[in-house]
Amino acid sequence: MLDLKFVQNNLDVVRESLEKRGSKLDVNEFSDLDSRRKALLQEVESLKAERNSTSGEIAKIKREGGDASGIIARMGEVSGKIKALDEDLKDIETAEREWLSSVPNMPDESVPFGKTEDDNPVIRHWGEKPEFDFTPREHWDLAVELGGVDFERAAKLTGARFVVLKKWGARLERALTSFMVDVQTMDHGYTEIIPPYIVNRDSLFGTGQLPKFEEDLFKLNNWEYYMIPTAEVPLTNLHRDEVLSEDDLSIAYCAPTPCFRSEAGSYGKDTKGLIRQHQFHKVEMVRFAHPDKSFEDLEKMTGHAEEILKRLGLHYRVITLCTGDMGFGSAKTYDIEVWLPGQDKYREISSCSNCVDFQARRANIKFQPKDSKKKQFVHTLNGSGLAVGRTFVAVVENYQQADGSIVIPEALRPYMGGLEVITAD
RNA sequence: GGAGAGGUAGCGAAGUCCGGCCGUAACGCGCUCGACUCGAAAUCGAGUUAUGGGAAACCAUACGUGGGUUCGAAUCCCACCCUCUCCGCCA
Repeated sequence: MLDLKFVQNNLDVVRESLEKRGSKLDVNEFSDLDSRRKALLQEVESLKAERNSTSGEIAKIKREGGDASGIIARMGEVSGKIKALDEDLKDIETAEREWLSSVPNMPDESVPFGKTEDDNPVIRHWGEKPEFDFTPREHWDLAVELGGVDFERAAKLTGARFVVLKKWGARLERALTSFMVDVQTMDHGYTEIIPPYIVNRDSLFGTGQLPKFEEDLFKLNNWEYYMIPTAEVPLTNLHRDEVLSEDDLSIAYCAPTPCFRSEAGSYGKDTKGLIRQHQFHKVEMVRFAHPDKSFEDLEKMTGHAEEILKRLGLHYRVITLCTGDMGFGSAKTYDIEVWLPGQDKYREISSCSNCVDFQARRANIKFQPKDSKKKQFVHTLNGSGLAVGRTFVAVVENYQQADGSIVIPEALRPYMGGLEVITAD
């Protein structure tokens, strides 16, 4: 959420930022609401001031045994007015809050302007595309043939966009998860967390999934609870309504969790394979940073995600999302895209964002600066480190051999019980 | 699921039965500043919620959340949420 006062005082800046993002929201709608709110507020507050002082007088008269019925009757009218005005005010405030909470974050100045994903500039590469003396196959062929992945039975158990992993496939998923968590916690200083996989509405509001993106979520029947679409939600909300100490910043958490997404609106996309599933595993990183350090932290965190790919020897590139392609709460986002030879494409495997104070304001996460009395909002960051299912795909497609086997990257072998090659047996 | 207790500032806690200078919220702890001291401890003094409106004086709001009763609600009524204790059930 943007700061109310900032919006009031910088309507043009907000208008421009919305245009850059390609949003259709109208700032005039907000400024009209806000001036009506202020007028009403002043009226109702002065009536309340009158009521407060008069009820003191009534108490005094009654204590002295006098007759207050005249004043009481008059105050009855005042109270009626207050009630009516309060209701009007509440309606306006609700409308205003709805408007504000549906406004996306403002892109940082360093974010390139653009309309779609085609406008995202590539800022760096690592490694090279592997060369094959045969035509590399897609993972949904190869992994199924090797018996590690079973889409058909998953469809029986649940439906489309689910998968059963078995044998080496189950082990590889678990190995990747452990490897990622170990690197992030032991080498990069993240604190390991296992959060709830089901959260309430307040949490989803705090990170920005609600109220706008409800249709992307799985909701529990008869409960106001939702399956998490990403561990960003529970991790960021760990400190909701808290005041952190300045010395503790940056706080860095890392959690391996399943993620659940309805994928509404992506019906035709990636229907085959592991790329787009309703349930997938992800190792998520979340940081709570000092406002002066958050962009530094973003670079660091992106590096932490890249490190996983480097150690696995997977070629990737990093892009900056342009203004039109950024997520709702982000001020700046880097996507890491891994090379998938079977599909002959780069695919997103991590997304690292600095949300600055946008989520902190929604979730009320502050810190107490040492040199001032005034509490300030922290900056929150989140990034995948990495999406496990897509890393699975990358390993399978990049390390495939002409004979249909898959060589396990060295960094992963300790997690695979020393196994070096996955074969059909 | 059953029974009971509770939710008030950074923390603890009084106030709730019996509605009215009790929310800049008693009292205690913590924290900040000052005095004393070579320095510290101890002691003494002062200060210490947030948000909103207003140029300012000042005003309004908030006692878990949401309703209701009343001229007036921390206090009375209703619903819900959360925490703790005991019992039951369960991986």
